[in-house]
Amino acid sequence: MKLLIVEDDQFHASFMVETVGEILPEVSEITHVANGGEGEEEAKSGEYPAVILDLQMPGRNGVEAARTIWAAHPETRILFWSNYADEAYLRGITTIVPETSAYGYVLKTTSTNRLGLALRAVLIEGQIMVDREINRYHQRATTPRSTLTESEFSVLVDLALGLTDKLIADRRAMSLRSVQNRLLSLYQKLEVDDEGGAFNKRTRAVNRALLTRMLNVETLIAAERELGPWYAKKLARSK
Amino acid sequence: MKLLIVEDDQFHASFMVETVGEILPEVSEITHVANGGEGEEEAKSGEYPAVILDLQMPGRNGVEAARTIWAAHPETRILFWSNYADEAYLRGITTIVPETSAYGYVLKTTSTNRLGLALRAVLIEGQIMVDREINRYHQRATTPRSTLTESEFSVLVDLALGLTDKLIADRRAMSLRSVQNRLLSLYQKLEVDDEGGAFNKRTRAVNRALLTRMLNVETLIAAERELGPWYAKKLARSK
DNA sequence: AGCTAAATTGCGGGAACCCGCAACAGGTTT
DNA sequence: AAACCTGTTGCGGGTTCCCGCAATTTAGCT
Repeated sequence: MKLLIVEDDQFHASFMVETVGEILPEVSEITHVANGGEGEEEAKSGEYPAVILDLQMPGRNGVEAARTIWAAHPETRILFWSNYADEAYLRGITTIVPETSAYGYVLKTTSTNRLGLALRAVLIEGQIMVDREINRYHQRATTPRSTLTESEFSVLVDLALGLTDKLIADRRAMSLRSVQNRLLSLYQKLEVDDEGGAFNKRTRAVNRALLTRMLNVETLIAAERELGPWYAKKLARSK
Repeated sequence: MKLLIVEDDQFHASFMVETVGEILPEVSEITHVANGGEGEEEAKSGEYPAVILDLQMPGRNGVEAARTIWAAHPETRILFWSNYADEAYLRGITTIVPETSAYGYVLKTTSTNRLGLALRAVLIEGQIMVDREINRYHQRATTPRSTLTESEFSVLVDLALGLTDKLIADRRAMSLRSVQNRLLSLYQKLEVDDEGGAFNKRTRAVNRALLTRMLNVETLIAAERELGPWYAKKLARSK
Protein backbone atom coordinates (compact mmCIF):
# COMPACT_ATOMS: atom_id res chain seq x y z
CA MET A 1 0.00 0.00 0.00
CA LYS A 2 1.27 3.44 -0.95
CA LEU A 3 1.07 6.33 1.47
CA LEU A 4 1.35 10.05 0.83
CA ILE A 5 2.53 12.41 3.54
CA VAL A 6 2.03 16.13 3.08
CA GLU A 7 3.87 18.08 5.76
CA ASP A 8 5.97 21.21 5.56
CA ASP A 9 7.86 20.84 8.81
CA GLN A 10 10.74 18.52 8.14
CA PHE A 11 11.11 17.37 11.72
CA HIS A 12 7.50 16.41 11.99
CA ALA A 13 7.67 14.78 8.58
CA SER A 14 10.61 12.58 9.44
CA PHE A 15 9.02 11.64 12.74
CA MET A 16 5.88 10.64 10.89
CA VAL A 17 7.77 8.61 8.32
CA GLU A 18 9.54 6.81 11.11
CA THR A 19 6.38 6.13 13.09
CA VAL A 20 4.51 4.83 10.08
CA GLY A 21 7.45 2.58 9.30
CA GLU A 22 7.18 1.03 12.74
CA ILE A 23 3.45 0.82 13.12
CA LEU A 24 2.08 0.13 9.66
CA PRO A 25 3.92 -2.73 7.99
CA GLU A 26 1.17 -2.69 5.35
CA VAL A 27 2.68 0.44 3.90
CA SER A 28 5.10 -0.48 1.17
CA GLU A 29 6.06 2.94 -0.04
CA ILE A 30 5.98 6.42 1.45
CA THR A 31 6.01 9.62 -0.58
CA HIS A 32 6.61 12.87 1.18
CA VAL A 33 5.90 16.33 -0.20
CA ALA A 34 6.11 19.64 1.60
CA ASN A 35 3.03 21.64 0.67
CA GLY A 36 -0.63 21.40 -0.22
CA GLY A 37 -0.24 22.12 -3.91
CA GLU A 38 2.32 19.39 -4.46
CA GLY A 39 0.18 17.06 -2.41
CA GLU A 40 -2.80 17.57 -4.70
CA GLU A 41 -0.60 17.11 -7.73
CA GLU A 42 0.85 13.89 -6.39
CA ALA A 43 -2.51 12.50 -5.31
CA LYS A 44 -4.06 13.14 -8.70
CA SER A 45 -2.54 9.90 -9.94
CA GLY A 46 -4.99 8.02 -7.73
CA GLU A 47 -2.28 5.71 -6.48
CA TYR A 48 -2.71 6.63 -2.86
CA PRO A 49 -5.49 4.99 -0.86
CA ALA A 50 -4.14 6.74 2.23
CA VAL A 51 -2.93 10.27 2.85
CA ILE A 52 -1.62 12.13 5.86
CA LEU A 53 -2.17 15.86 5.72
CA ASP A 54 -0.78 18.63 7.81
CA LEU A 55 -3.34 21.38 8.25
CA GLN A 56 -1.29 24.54 8.45
CA MET A 57 1.03 24.94 5.51
CA PRO A 58 2.20 27.90 3.48
CA GLY A 59 0.15 28.22 0.32
CA ARG A 60 -2.76 25.86 0.13
CA ASN A 61 -3.73 24.47 3.49
CA GLY A 62 -4.78 20.96 4.42
CA VAL A 63 -8.52 21.42 4.14
CA GLU A 64 -8.24 22.80 0.64
CA ALA A 65 -5.91 20.03 -0.43
CA ALA A 66 -8.33 17.47 0.99
CA ARG A 67 -11.18 18.99 -0.98
CA THR A 68 -9.49 18.54 -4.32
CA ILE A 69 -8.16 15.12 -3.42
CA TRP A 70 -11.60 13.91 -2.38
CA ALA A 71 -13.18 15.49 -5.43
CA ALA A 72 -11.07 13.26 -7.66
CA HIS A 73 -10.85 10.20 -5.41
CA PRO A 74 -13.65 10.14 -2.84
CA GLU A 75 -12.55 6.86 -1.34
CA THR A 76 -9.20 8.21 -0.17
CA ARG A 77 -8.65 7.92 3.56
CA ILE A 78 -7.12 11.00 5.06
CA LEU A 79 -5.57 11.55 8.43
CA PHE A 80 -5.23 15.21 9.35
CA TRP A 81 -2.85 16.29 11.99
CA SER A 82 -2.39 19.72 13.34
CA ASN A 83 -0.79 21.88 15.97
CA TYR A 84 -4.07 23.40 16.99
CA ALA A 85 -7.47 22.17 18.05
CA ASP A 86 -9.26 24.76 15.99
CA GLU A 87 -12.95 24.22 15.62
CA ALA A 88 -12.78 25.91 12.25
CA TYR A 89 -10.67 23.11 10.84
CA LEU A 90 -12.95 20.38 12.07
CA ARG A 91 -15.91 22.23 10.65
CA GLY A 92 -14.17 22.64 7.35
CA ILE A 93 -13.34 18.95 7.22
CA THR A 94 -16.72 17.56 8.22
CA THR A 95 -18.47 19.59 5.56
CA ILE A 96 -16.36 18.15 2.74
CA VAL A 97 -15.77 14.56 3.75
CA PRO A 98 -17.51 12.17 1.33
CA GLU A 99 -19.80 9.43 2.57
CA THR A 100 -17.60 6.73 1.18
CA SER A 101 -14.44 7.74 2.92
CA ALA A 102 -12.82 7.89 6.30
CA TYR A 103 -10.86 10.58 8.03
CA GLY A 104 -9.14 11.30 11.29
CA TYR A 105 -7.97 14.39 13.10
CA VAL A 106 -5.20 14.16 15.66
CA LEU A 107 -3.09 16.77 17.35
CA LYS A 108 0.65 16.86 16.94
CA THR A 109 0.97 16.80 20.69
CA THR A 110 -0.77 13.44 21.07
CA SER A 111 1.20 10.54 22.39
CA THR A 112 2.81 8.18 19.93
CA ASN A 113 0.43 5.54 21.22
CA ARG A 114 -2.66 7.43 20.25
CA LEU A 115 -1.14 8.50 16.97
CA GLY A 116 -0.43 4.87 16.16
CA LEU A 117 -3.98 3.96 17.02
CA ALA A 118 -5.31 6.65 14.73
CA LEU A 119 -3.02 5.64 11.89
CA ARG A 120 -4.32 2.08 12.01
CA ALA A 121 -7.96 2.95 12.65
CA VAL A 122 -8.28 5.51 9.89
CA LEU A 123 -5.88 4.49 7.15
CA ILE A 124 -6.18 0.72 7.43
CA GLU A 125 -9.60 0.11 8.96
CA GLY A 126 -11.40 3.07 7.45
CA GLN A 127 -12.83 4.33 10.72
CA ILE A 128 -13.51 7.92 11.63
CA MET A 129 -11.51 9.18 14.54
CA VAL A 130 -11.26 12.59 16.14
CA ASP A 131 -8.90 13.44 18.94
CA ARG A 132 -10.86 13.97 22.10
CA GLU A 133 -9.06 17.26 22.70
CA ILE A 134 -10.61 18.57 19.53
CA ASN A 135 -14.00 17.05 19.98
CA ARG A 136 -14.19 18.78 23.29
CA TYR A 137 -14.75 22.05 21.47
CA HIS A 138 -17.33 20.58 19.21
CA GLN A 139 -19.87 19.36 21.66
CA ARG A 140 -19.70 20.77 25.10
CA ALA A 141 -23.17 22.02 25.75
CA THR A 142 -22.16 22.85 29.27
CA THR A 143 -20.26 25.98 28.32
CA PRO A 144 -22.17 29.20 27.81
CA ARG A 145 -20.84 29.35 24.27
CA SER A 146 -22.75 26.72 22.38
CA THR A 147 -21.97 25.52 18.93
CA LEU A 148 -22.91 27.46 15.85
CA THR A 149 -25.25 26.21 13.21
CA GLU A 150 -23.95 25.90 9.70
CA SER A 151 -25.61 29.07 8.52
CA GLU A 152 -24.42 31.04 11.50
CA PHE A 153 -20.92 29.93 10.77
CA SER A 154 -21.05 31.01 7.17
CA VAL A 155 -22.30 34.43 8.21
CA LEU A 156 -19.47 34.59 10.71
CA VAL A 157 -16.98 33.92 7.95
CA ASP A 158 -18.47 36.63 5.77
CA LEU A 159 -18.43 38.98 8.71
CA ALA A 160 -14.75 38.27 9.28
CA LEU A 161 -14.05 38.84 5.61
CA GLY A 162 -15.31 42.37 6.13
CA LEU A 163 -18.50 42.28 4.09
CA THR A 164 -21.43 44.55 4.80
CA ASP A 165 -24.78 43.17 5.87
CA LYS A 166 -26.19 43.91 2.47
CA LEU A 167 -23.52 41.96 0.64
CA ILE A 168 -23.82 39.03 3.01
CA ALA A 169 -27.54 38.99 2.38
CA ASP A 170 -26.83 38.97 -1.31
CA ARG A 171 -24.26 36.21 -1.13
CA ARG A 172 -26.20 33.92 1.15
CA ALA A 173 -29.49 34.68 -0.57
CA MET A 174 -31.48 36.05 2.30
CA SER A 175 -32.95 39.32 3.39
CA LEU A 176 -31.02 42.00 5.16
CA ARG A 177 -33.00 41.54 8.32
CA SER A 178 -32.27 37.83 8.39
CA VAL A 179 -28.59 38.47 8.20
CA GLN A 180 -28.93 40.79 11.14
CA ASN A 181 -30.84 38.14 13.03
CA ARG A 182 -28.03 35.71 12.44
CA LEU A 183 -25.60 38.29 13.66
CA LEU A 184 -27.74 38.76 16.72
CA SER A 185 -27.55 35.10 17.62
CA LEU A 186 -23.86 35.10 16.79
CA TYR A 187 -23.31 37.91 19.25
CA GLN A 188 -25.11 35.93 21.89
CA LYS A 189 -23.25 32.72 21.29
CA LEU A 190 -19.90 34.46 21.16
CA GLU A 191 -20.85 36.35 24.28
CA VAL A 192 -20.32 39.68 22.62
CA ASP A 193 -21.66 42.41 24.80
CA ASP A 194 -21.97 46.05 24.01
CA GLU A 195 -21.16 47.11 27.57
CA GLY A 196 -22.78 50.45 27.06
CA GLY A 197 -21.12 51.50 23.84
CA ALA A 198 -17.64 50.36 24.78
CA PHE A 199 -17.41 47.72 22.08
CA ASN A 200 -18.10 47.55 18.42
CA LYS A 201 -20.01 44.30 18.21
CA ARG A 202 -18.94 43.60 14.70
CA THR A 203 -15.21 43.57 15.23
CA ARG A 204 -15.59 42.25 18.74
CA ALA A 205 -17.36 39.19 17.37
CA VAL A 206 -14.47 38.52 15.00
CA ASN A 207 -12.09 38.91 17.88
CA ARG A 208 -13.99 36.46 20.09
CA ALA A 209 -14.26 33.94 17.29
CA LEU A 210 -10.53 34.08 16.67
CA LEU A 211 -9.54 33.85 20.31
CA THR A 212 -11.83 30.91 20.98
CA ARG A 213 -10.37 29.27 17.89
CA MET A 214 -13.80 28.99 16.38
CA LEU A 215 -12.27 30.73 13.42
CA ASN A 216 -8.68 30.89 12.28
CA VAL A 217 -6.61 32.79 9.80
CA GLU A 218 -6.13 29.85 7.46
CA THR A 219 -9.88 29.50 7.12
CA LEU A 220 -10.13 33.18 6.30
CA ILE A 221 -7.50 32.88 3.61
CA ALA A 222 -9.40 30.03 2.05
CA ALA A 223 -12.70 31.88 2.35
CA GLU A 224 -11.18 34.90 0.67
CA ARG A 225 -10.20 32.78 -2.30
CA GLU A 226 -13.77 31.58 -2.59
CA LEU A 227 -15.16 35.06 -2.29
CA GLY A 228 -13.06 36.46 -5.12
CA PRO A 229 -14.72 34.77 -8.11
CA TRP A 230 -18.22 35.21 -6.73
CA TYR A 231 -17.69 38.90 -6.21
CA ALA A 232 -16.22 39.38 -9.66
CA LYS A 233 -19.22 37.64 -11.15
CA LYS A 234 -21.59 39.78 -9.15
CA LEU A 235 -19.93 42.92 -10.43
CA ALA A 236 -20.23 41.70 -13.99
CA ARG A 237 -23.89 40.84 -13.41
CA SER A 238 -24.81 44.19 -11.99
CA LYS A 239 -23.35 46.09 -14.92
CA MET B 1 27.72 29.21 30.27
CA LYS B 2 24.18 28.12 31.01
CA LEU B 3 21.53 28.23 28.35
CA LEU B 4 17.75 28.12 28.68
CA ILE B 5 15.59 26.80 25.89
CA VAL B 6 11.85 27.46 25.97
CA GLU B 7 10.06 25.47 23.30
CA ASP B 8 6.84 23.52 23.39
CA ASP B 9 7.42 21.35 20.34
CA GLN B 10 9.55 18.43 21.44
CA PHE B 11 10.97 17.73 18.01
CA HIS B 12 12.10 21.27 17.55
CA ALA B 13 13.44 21.34 21.08
CA SER B 14 15.58 18.26 20.65
CA PHE B 15 16.86 19.53 17.34
CA MET B 16 17.83 22.79 19.00
CA VAL B 17 19.56 21.05 21.88
CA GLU B 18 21.51 18.99 19.43
CA THR B 19 22.48 21.95 17.25
CA VAL B 20 23.61 24.01 20.20
CA GLY B 21 25.67 21.09 21.42
CA GLU B 22 27.49 20.99 18.12
CA ILE B 23 27.90 24.69 17.46
CA LEU B 24 28.36 26.31 20.84
CA PRO B 25 31.00 24.51 22.90
CA GLU B 26 30.85 27.48 25.29
CA VAL B 27 27.52 26.21 26.57
CA SER B 28 28.12 23.99 29.56
CA GLU B 29 24.56 23.26 30.55
CA ILE B 30 21.23 23.33 28.76
CA THR B 31 17.87 23.58 30.49
CA HIS B 32 14.74 22.93 28.51
CA VAL B 33 11.21 23.91 29.51
CA ALA B 34 8.05 23.65 27.46
CA ASN B 35 6.12 26.87 27.96
CA GLY B 36 6.44 30.58 28.58
CA GLY B 37 5.37 30.53 32.21
CA GLU B 38 7.94 27.93 33.20
CA GLY B 39 10.53 29.81 31.20
CA GLU B 40 9.94 32.99 33.18
CA GLU B 41 10.06 31.04 36.40
CA GLU B 42 13.32 29.37 35.49
CA ALA B 43 14.94 32.59 34.24
CA LYS B 44 14.08 34.43 37.44
CA SER B 45 17.14 32.91 39.08
CA GLY B 46 19.32 35.09 36.85
CA GLU B 47 21.60 32.20 36.04
CA TYR B 48 21.00 32.36 32.33
CA PRO B 49 22.92 34.89 30.26
CA ALA B 50 21.40 33.37 27.14
CA VAL B 51 17.89 32.23 26.32
CA ILE B 52 16.25 30.73 23.26
CA LEU B 53 12.51 31.41 23.03
CA ASP B 54 9.88 29.94 20.82
CA LEU B 55 7.29 32.55 19.93
CA GLN B 56 4.07 30.61 19.65
CA MET B 57 3.32 28.56 22.71
CA PRO B 58 0.16 27.67 24.56
CA GLY B 59 -0.36 30.00 27.50
CA ARG B 60 2.10 32.83 27.67
CA ASN B 61 3.81 33.46 24.37
CA GLY B 62 7.43 34.29 23.68
CA VAL B 63 7.10 38.06 23.60
CA GLU B 64 5.40 38.14 26.99
CA ALA B 65 7.98 35.81 28.48
CA ALA B 66 10.75 38.00 27.11
CA ARG B 67 9.20 41.05 28.68
CA THR B 68 9.29 39.64 32.19
CA ILE B 69 12.73 38.12 31.70
CA TRP B 70 14.15 41.41 30.50
CA ALA B 71 12.39 43.30 33.26
CA ALA B 72 14.34 41.32 35.82
CA HIS B 73 17.56 40.80 33.89
CA PRO B 74 17.96 43.36 31.11
CA GLU B 75 21.32 42.03 30.00
CA THR B 76 19.93 38.65 29.00
CA ARG B 77 20.53 37.78 25.37
CA ILE B 78 17.52 36.24 23.72
CA LEU B 79 17.19 34.43 20.45
CA PHE B 80 13.62 34.14 19.25
CA TRP B 81 12.64 31.56 16.74
CA SER B 82 9.34 31.11 15.13
CA ASN B 83 7.36 29.37 12.45
CA TYR B 84 6.06 32.61 11.05
CA ALA B 85 7.52 35.86 9.84
CA ASP B 86 4.81 37.90 11.50
CA GLU B 87 5.47 41.58 11.61
CA ALA B 88 3.48 41.76 14.81
CA TYR B 89 6.06 39.68 16.64
CA LEU B 90 8.98 41.75 15.46
CA ARG B 91 7.14 44.89 16.45
CA GLY B 92 6.40 43.47 19.87
CA ILE B 93 10.03 42.53 20.38
CA THR B 94 11.63 45.75 19.22
CA THR B 95 9.45 47.79 21.55
CA ILE B 96 10.57 45.88 24.65
CA VAL B 97 14.21 45.07 24.01
CA PRO B 98 16.46 46.91 26.49
CA GLU B 99 19.40 49.01 25.31
CA THR B 100 21.86 46.83 27.13
CA SER B 101 20.87 43.58 25.56
CA ALA B 102 20.96 41.70 22.31
CA TYR B 103 18.34 39.70 20.52
CA GLY B 104 17.84 37.73 17.37
CA TYR B 105 14.87 36.51 15.39
CA VAL B 106 15.19 33.53 13.09
CA LEU B 107 12.65 31.38 11.34
CA LYS B 108 12.39 27.69 12.04
CA THR B 109 12.76 27.05 8.35
CA THR B 110 16.19 28.64 8.12
CA SER B 111 19.13 26.48 7.21
CA THR B 112 21.20 25.00 10.00
CA ASN B 113 24.02 27.19 8.75
CA ARG B 114 22.19 30.40 9.30
CA LEU B 115 20.78 29.19 12.59
CA GLY B 116 24.31 28.43 13.77
CA LEU B 117 25.42 31.86 12.72
CA ALA B 118 22.60 33.48 14.63
CA LEU B 119 23.27 31.40 17.73
CA ARG B 120 26.87 32.55 17.82
CA ALA B 121 26.22 36.15 16.83
CA VAL B 122 23.44 36.78 19.32
CA LEU B 123 24.14 34.59 22.31
CA ILE B 124 27.93 34.75 22.33
CA GLU B 125 28.82 38.00 20.60
CA GLY B 126 25.81 40.01 21.71
CA GLN B 127 24.89 41.20 18.24
CA ILE B 128 21.42 41.93 16.96
CA MET B 129 20.34 39.74 14.12
CA VAL B 130 17.08 39.47 12.26
CA ASP B 131 16.37 36.93 9.59
CA ARG B 132 16.19 38.64 6.24
CA GLU B 133 12.91 36.93 5.50
CA ILE B 134 11.40 38.77 8.43
CA ASN B 135 13.14 42.05 7.88
CA ARG B 136 11.68 42.09 4.43
CA TYR B 137 8.32 42.93 5.94
CA HIS B 138 9.75 45.61 8.12
CA GLN B 139 11.28 47.91 5.58
CA ARG B 140 10.11 47.56 2.08
CA ALA B 141 8.99 50.95 0.98
CA THR B 142 8.48 49.65 -2.52
CA THR B 143 5.26 47.81 -1.80
CA PRO B 144 2.01 49.72 -1.82
CA ARG B 145 1.52 48.80 1.79
CA SER B 146 4.04 50.80 3.74
CA THR B 147 4.90 50.28 7.34
CA LEU B 148 2.70 51.51 10.12
CA THR B 149 3.78 54.05 12.67
CA GLU B 150 3.73 53.06 16.29
CA SER B 151 0.52 54.94 17.01
CA GLU B 152 -1.21 53.56 13.96
CA PHE B 153 -0.33 50.11 15.11
CA SER B 154 -1.73 50.61 18.58
CA VAL B 155 -4.98 51.88 17.09
CA LEU B 156 -5.02 48.84 14.86
CA VAL B 157 -4.72 46.59 17.89
CA ASP B 158 -7.56 48.37 19.66
CA LEU B 159 -9.62 48.14 16.52
CA ALA B 160 -9.03 44.41 16.36
CA LEU B 161 -9.97 44.07 20.01
CA GLY B 162 -13.37 45.41 19.04
CA LEU B 163 -13.32 48.77 20.78
CA THR B 164 -15.39 51.70 19.59
CA ASP B 165 -13.75 54.88 18.36
CA LYS B 166 -14.72 56.61 21.54
CA LEU B 167 -13.07 54.07 23.78
CA ILE B 168 -9.93 54.03 21.67
CA ALA B 169 -9.76 57.80 21.97
CA ASP B 170 -10.11 57.43 25.70
CA ARG B 171 -7.49 54.75 26.02
CA ARG B 172 -4.91 56.37 23.79
CA ALA B 173 -5.65 59.84 25.13
CA MET B 174 -6.67 61.59 21.94
CA SER B 175 -9.76 63.08 20.44
CA LEU B 176 -12.37 61.09 18.64
CA ARG B 177 -11.57 62.75 15.37
CA SER B 178 -7.90 61.89 15.69
CA VAL B 179 -8.70 58.26 16.15
CA GLN B 180 -10.74 58.42 13.00
CA ASN B 181 -7.86 60.06 11.18
CA ARG B 182 -5.62 57.23 12.26
CA LEU B 183 -8.17 54.78 11.02
CA LEU B 184 -8.26 56.63 7.75
CA SER B 185 -4.55 56.24 7.21
CA LEU B 186 -4.77 52.64 8.38
CA TYR B 187 -7.36 51.97 5.73
CA GLN B 188 -5.06 53.44 3.14
CA LYS B 189 -2.02 51.52 4.22
CA LEU B 190 -3.90 48.28 4.48
CA GLU B 191 -5.47 48.98 1.10
CA VAL B 192 -8.95 48.73 2.50
CA ASP B 193 -11.40 49.97 -0.06
CA ASP B 194 -15.07 50.50 0.36
CA GLU B 195 -15.84 49.39 -3.20
CA GLY B 196 -19.14 51.20 -3.14
CA GLY B 197 -20.55 49.86 0.09
CA ALA B 198 -19.51 46.28 -0.41
CA PHE B 199 -17.15 46.20 2.52
CA ASN B 200 -17.28 47.22 6.12
CA LYS B 201 -13.96 49.01 6.45
CA ARG B 202 -13.64 48.26 10.11
CA THR B 203 -13.73 44.50 9.92
CA ARG B 204 -12.08 44.50 6.54
CA ALA B 205 -9.09 46.27 8.02
CA VAL B 206 -8.76 43.60 10.69
CA ASN B 207 -8.99 40.98 8.01
CA ARG B 208 -6.27 42.57 5.89
CA ALA B 209 -3.99 43.00 8.88
CA LEU B 210 -4.37 39.36 9.82
CA LEU B 211 -3.86 38.03 6.33
CA THR B 212 -0.78 40.14 5.72
CA ARG B 213 0.52 38.93 9.06
CA MET B 214 0.83 42.45 10.28
CA LEU B 215 -1.25 41.27 13.20
CA ASN B 216 -1.67 37.83 14.65
CA VAL B 217 -3.88 36.06 17.11
CA GLU B 218 -1.18 35.71 19.75
CA THR B 219 -0.72 39.46 19.77
CA LEU B 220 -4.44 39.90 20.22
CA ILE B 221 -4.50 37.53 23.16
CA ALA B 222 -1.71 39.47 24.81
CA ALA B 223 -3.39 42.79 24.03
CA GLU B 224 -6.62 41.54 25.56
CA ARG B 225 -4.81 40.77 28.78
CA GLU B 226 -3.49 44.32 28.85
CA LEU B 227 -6.86 45.79 28.08
CA GLY B 228 -8.60 44.04 30.96
CA PRO B 229 -7.10 45.90 33.92
CA TRP B 230 -7.26 49.27 32.19
CA TYR B 231 -10.91 48.82 31.38
CA ALA B 232 -11.75 47.73 34.89
CA LYS B 233 -10.00 50.79 36.26
CA LYS B 234 -11.87 53.02 33.85
CA LEU B 235 -15.19 51.61 34.99
CA ALA B 236 -14.27 52.21 38.60
CA ARG B 237 -13.21 55.76 37.78
CA SER B 238 -16.38 56.66 35.96
CA LYS B 239 -18.57 55.59 38.82
C1' DA C 1 11.92 84.42 15.92
C1' DG C 2 9.49 83.29 11.75
C1' DC C 3 7.72 80.14 8.21
C1' DT C 4 5.91 75.93 6.46
C1' DA C 5 4.34 71.21 6.58
C1' DA C 6 2.08 67.91 9.27
C1' DA C 7 -0.84 66.50 12.78
C1' DT C 8 -4.89 67.43 15.86
C1' DT C 9 -9.50 68.76 16.81
C1' DG C 10 -14.55 70.35 16.10
C1' DC C 11 -18.67 70.24 13.21
C1' DG C 12 -22.01 68.26 10.33
C1' DG C 13 -24.29 64.99 7.49
C1' DG C 14 -25.01 60.70 4.85
C1' DA C 15 -24.58 55.70 5.31
C1' DA C 16 -24.36 51.49 7.80
C1' DC C 17 -25.33 49.07 11.85
C1' DC C 18 -28.12 47.36 15.89
C1' DC C 19 -32.37 45.83 17.29
C1' DG C 20 -37.41 46.05 19.25
C1' DC C 21 -41.89 45.27 17.37
C1' DA C 22 -44.86 42.80 14.56
C1' DA C 23 -46.62 39.99 10.79
C1' DC C 24 -46.15 35.57 8.44
C1' DA C 25 -44.78 30.78 6.84
C1' DG C 26 -43.70 25.91 7.66
C1' DG C 27 -43.19 22.15 10.66
C1' DT C 28 -44.21 19.82 15.20
C1' DT C 29 -46.86 18.81 19.31
C1' DT C 30 -51.15 18.21 21.90
C1' DA D 1 -57.79 21.78 14.38
C1' DA D 2 -55.45 24.67 17.65
C1' DA D 3 -51.38 25.86 19.94
C1' DC D 4 -46.44 26.31 19.47
C1' DC D 5 -41.72 26.71 18.16
C1' DT D 6 -38.41 28.34 14.75
C1' DG D 7 -36.94 31.02 11.06
C1' DT D 8 -37.81 34.95 7.67
C1' DT D 9 -39.00 39.56 6.41
C1' DG D 10 -40.46 44.67 6.69
C1' DC D 11 -40.43 49.04 9.28
C1' DG D 12 -38.66 52.59 12.16
C1' DG D 13 -35.39 55.05 14.99
C1' DG D 14 -31.39 55.51 17.87
C1' DT D 15 -26.41 54.97 17.58
C1' DT D 16 -21.95 54.56 15.54
C1' DC D 17 -19.13 55.06 11.73
C1' DC D 18 -16.92 57.47 7.81
C1' DC D 19 -15.10 61.51 6.12
C1' DG D 20 -15.06 66.40 3.82
C1' DC D 21 -14.27 71.00 5.40
C1' DA D 22 -12.02 74.26 8.11
C1' DA D 23 -9.74 76.18 12.17
C1' DT D 24 -6.02 75.39 15.36
C1' DT D 25 -1.87 73.42 17.34
C1' DT D 26 2.54 71.22 16.98
C1' DA D 27 7.01 70.13 14.88
C1' DG D 28 10.82 70.98 12.03
C1' DC D 29 13.76 74.06 9.49
C1' DT D 30 16.27 78.44 8.26
